[in-house]
Amino acid sequence: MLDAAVLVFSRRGFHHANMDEIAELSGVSKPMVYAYLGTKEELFIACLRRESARLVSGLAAAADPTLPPDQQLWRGLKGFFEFVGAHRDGWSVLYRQARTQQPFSAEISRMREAVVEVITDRLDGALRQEGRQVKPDDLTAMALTLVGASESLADWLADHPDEDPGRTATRLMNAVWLGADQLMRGSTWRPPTP
Amino acid sequence: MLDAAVLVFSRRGFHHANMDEIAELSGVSKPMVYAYLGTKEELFIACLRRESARLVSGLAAAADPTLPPDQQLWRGLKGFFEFVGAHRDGWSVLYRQARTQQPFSAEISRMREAVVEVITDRLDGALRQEGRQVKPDDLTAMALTLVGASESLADWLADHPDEDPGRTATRLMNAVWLGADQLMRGSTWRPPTP
DNA sequence: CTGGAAACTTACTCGTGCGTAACATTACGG
DNA sequence: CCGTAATGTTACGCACGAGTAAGTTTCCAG
Repeated sequence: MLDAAVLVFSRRGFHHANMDEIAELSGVSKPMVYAYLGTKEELFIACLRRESARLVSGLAAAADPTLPPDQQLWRGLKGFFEFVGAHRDGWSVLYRQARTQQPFSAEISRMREAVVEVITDRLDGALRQEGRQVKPDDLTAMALTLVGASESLADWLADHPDEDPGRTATRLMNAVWLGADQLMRGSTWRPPTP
Repeated sequence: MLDAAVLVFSRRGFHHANMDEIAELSGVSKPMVYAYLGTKEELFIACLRRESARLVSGLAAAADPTLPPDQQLWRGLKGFFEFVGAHRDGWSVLYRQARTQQPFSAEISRMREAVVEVITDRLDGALRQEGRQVKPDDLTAMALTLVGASESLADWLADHPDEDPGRTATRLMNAVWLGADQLMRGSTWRPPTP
């Protein structure tokens, strides 16, 4: 039933989705949807929570803070893109819809900020270990760069069923780890062969 | 009048914006808005076109293809963030709203794709000059990384009035040009002193 | 069988807001 | 002055879709 909702929301968007369609696709009638999941907003929030829980748990499992920085980054990216690849509809609902729509932006912002904060912390830790210290805003900007780039490639991945999530992760890893300068000189980052 | 529309759309979002409010803010009555700009959708498209024209012209002026790659990138980013800083409302309308909403996503996608294509071409050119050739998908991924990161930082910039656009551009330049590896080792990219 | 509770559906109400028809006001040429 | 055209405004029609009241079927206890 939530699956039906996610599907419809991702296809139509929150506003253009109507409850009748969700009900029909779930194979029940509208008042049942209201009985079980409540109003349209509550239903959407329910979808949101489920998808974001899936994503966050996937990420948490992937990036072990005891690993070296590049490994953390690699695993985090891989976990993320694998999630998106496996839940394309969920990704759509989570981001494309929710980030803009007024009643939910707060919810989604919180989640995004949590991710940014985790990345910021890891960056900070890695840099301290190198004996360096960076201003908070610089750290935030780096984390936002990473998150934004990931979202952008995630959208692309969601629209290209043939693209392999691991490959997408490698592409991004190349870009953010090595940087354009290194890339132009022919350097390449390769995933570890496990 | 378009200004009023952009303001309302950016504040409320397309769906929550109602024509009465736009009319009131423009200082005319609703039928006048219809007479001059047509339906709500047409009005939104009009806003979209104007904002995107501003942005694209700003970008085109900034990144001269005869410059060396890092200079192109630097100027492009600087131009972009200066645009966002100067037209926060416009940025909101252009991206936060339009990218998701069904009837406009096509329009905005086209524009975004145009930007991605320009970047792809420049990258390709720069790489060829180094005697290297890269698969189209890799080029696209690099361009998408850059665009996604820019959008992410643009959102941040739009929400932080104190942040200087040039500074934001420098932050991103550091991240994408040098890469995390170099950054962790203490390298820094600095803007040219004109 | 039958009473009635649980599970579900049909068919409605009602608010909202886009778009417009009908009415008012100003400008101006004769 | 007065007709009439340009430029507005007020007040409404109407569709759409969220949420619900009233009716219907299913299921089981006695």
